[in-house]
Amino acid sequence: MTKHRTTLKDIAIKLGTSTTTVSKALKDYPDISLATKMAVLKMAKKMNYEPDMRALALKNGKSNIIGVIIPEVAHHFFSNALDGIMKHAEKKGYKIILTSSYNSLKKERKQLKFLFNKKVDGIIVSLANETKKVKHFDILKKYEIPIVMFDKVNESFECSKVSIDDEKSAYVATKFLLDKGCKKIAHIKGPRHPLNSVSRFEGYKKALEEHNVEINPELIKECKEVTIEEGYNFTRELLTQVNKPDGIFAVTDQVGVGAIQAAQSLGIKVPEELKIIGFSDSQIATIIRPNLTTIHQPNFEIGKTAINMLIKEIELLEKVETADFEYEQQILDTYLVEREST
Amino acid sequence: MTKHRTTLKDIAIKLGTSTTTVSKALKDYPDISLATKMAVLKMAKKMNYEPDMRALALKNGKSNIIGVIIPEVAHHFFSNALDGIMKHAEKKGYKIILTSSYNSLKKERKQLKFLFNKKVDGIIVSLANETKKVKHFDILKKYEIPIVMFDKVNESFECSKVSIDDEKSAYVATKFLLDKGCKKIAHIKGPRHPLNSVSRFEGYKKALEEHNVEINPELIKECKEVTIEEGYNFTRELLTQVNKPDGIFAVTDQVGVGAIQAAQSLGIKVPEELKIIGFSDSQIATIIRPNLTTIHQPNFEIGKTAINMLIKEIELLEKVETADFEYEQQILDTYLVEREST
DNA sequence: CACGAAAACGATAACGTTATCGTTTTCGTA
DNA sequence: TACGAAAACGATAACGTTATCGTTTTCGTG
Repeated sequence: MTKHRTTLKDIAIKLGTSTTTVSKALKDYPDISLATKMAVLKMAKKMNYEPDMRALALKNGKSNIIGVIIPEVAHHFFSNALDGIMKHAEKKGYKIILTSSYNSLKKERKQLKFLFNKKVDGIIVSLANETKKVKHFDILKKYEIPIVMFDKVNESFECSKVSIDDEKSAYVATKFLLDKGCKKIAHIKGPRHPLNSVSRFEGYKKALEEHNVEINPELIKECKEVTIEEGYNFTRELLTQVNKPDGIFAVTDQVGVGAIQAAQSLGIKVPEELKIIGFSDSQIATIIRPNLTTIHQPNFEIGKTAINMLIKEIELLEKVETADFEYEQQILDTYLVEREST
Repeated sequence: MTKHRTTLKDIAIKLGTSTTTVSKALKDYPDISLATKMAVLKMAKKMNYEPDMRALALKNGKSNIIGVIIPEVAHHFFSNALDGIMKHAEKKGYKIILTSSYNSLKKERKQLKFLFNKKVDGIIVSLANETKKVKHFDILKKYEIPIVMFDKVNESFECSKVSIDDEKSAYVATKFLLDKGCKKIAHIKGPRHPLNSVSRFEGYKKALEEHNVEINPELIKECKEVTIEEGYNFTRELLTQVNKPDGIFAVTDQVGVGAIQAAQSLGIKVPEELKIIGFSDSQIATIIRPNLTTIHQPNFEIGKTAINMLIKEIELLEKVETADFEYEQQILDTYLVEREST
């Protein structure tokens, strides 16, 4: 049994007054005499009074807590986005209940339900890779709970969203290799879900088409886990087949690093014989030799933007009667960082 | 205004019964007839009833929420430890309110107070680098709120703790360099706080003393931020002075990677002319060439152990009257991973 | 001194839930 | 048919807080 914590009632009893008076005194209501106000304040301090936020949440219908669902915690992108979310939530007086879907749809549903029951003020989510249909989010609409999706978003669900333009960024990356003179550009793509890797694939194809380069299925590999190891293995496959690529666009830096290592293992020179470009601009891109050229993605900013949009929506909803809210869709800029691998 | 969510009362009114009956029916109490039980269940489903956890928390005095305070979110070690915390909290039905001290004592105090007011069931904390005195944690003892410290712990505060043996690990690392034949081993250490870097420094000194190697202040550098850049700069300093080291024990892998890059920039061969060992075994250690030998630290396990200890304490406290609790102090094992840099 | 306004304070209800105990209903048995 | 036990249900209070409104006290003014 945890020890009893001072309540308004305790103070009231000690002072021979009522809880109402104590509450008012602490909240600086005008109808409390200076004398009692002082007495209450003094006693509250003496007894270490701290308001019980559970009771407040129940009474006010607001908890100042935001639920977050991300696919993975120990992941470069998400921990940076989370950093952005937290720093800016903090600034506006909100806290975070962090949950993870571990990329499972079932878990995502469970976490969502929990956050709903917990009556958080709003929810930020980046969808699990498994998630295709999002009707489990409909309940949020029904009860007008603000939600913002970031990075792994769903196209059809109506809510505010923050992401980057994967297709355009991939287009830029591929075009960059073309401009550098690559003729046979391979793409090591991500799985068919989430949308991001599909969009990157689209960008890749678009760039090739625009330059009248035929898309060769032999030069396209599809990862399951998007790891260094997969990047390594697929690149070795690519480099040992008859139709060798002279450029590789990797769906992530992890895969890109694997690609560089594979090339090196076969004695193929990067960038002379093979140019490689990654995606994300994570720390490993700057550590591998040759350094990996990549697309810089504003991780922290994505989180920051998401939380700011959410809080804006929450606080608007508090004022307005019926929510006739215009959903925002922000696409943050990426840019190419040229390094040694190209 | 968010829309009204179904409560027990709503169901009761619809069914022409009382909230008590509805509550009992949902909780499978024995004194409810099958007929009403079915009716209630059906109506609850139809009306999408979900229990309000705020009310439950207030009533039961338990929220099933655990507060976490870490110095940084976007950090390899902490995001992995957090992963361990979350996965195992999940298993036992707890959720996490995540806060960050951003390594500031003031923020740490603020977060602690918030979590206290929020009446979380327990707290897991890794101290801010700034934190020396920990009397702000006394309030937790006073109200018997379980707390577990991990990684950056305080020696004198009485509570359960999880960490590694920094001194011993550093000793192993240094001894390894000695055994490899290094005569002049430099140490690029961390700041005087937290304790960890001090302990690593102690281990370094102990190993040297045991091998009758004099400790040379010229070979000791102190980081402020513990970054690749600092590692790089200090190593260049070390390698351009008259008394050059033939081995470097870096306080972290970041610093170790910087050291390797610095050696390469000066044309000094690693490991032939200079052996380098890091600490933590983060991903970058496997990407830098030559790969960085390092001390493996069980990040995920540390988080897992901390949460398990905390939950154990929480649930013990629920049963027992007075808490006569024996604090646990777990020291998790590290091991040396030999790679190319030595 | 009495009246009334202003100041100070408190009882109540409500947020949603459930434990406790009391009340009503049902039904088997004498 | 009546008694009483068992089954079924409900009123109340409580967790801690505060908005609302009602009550008491104070005090100035005529």
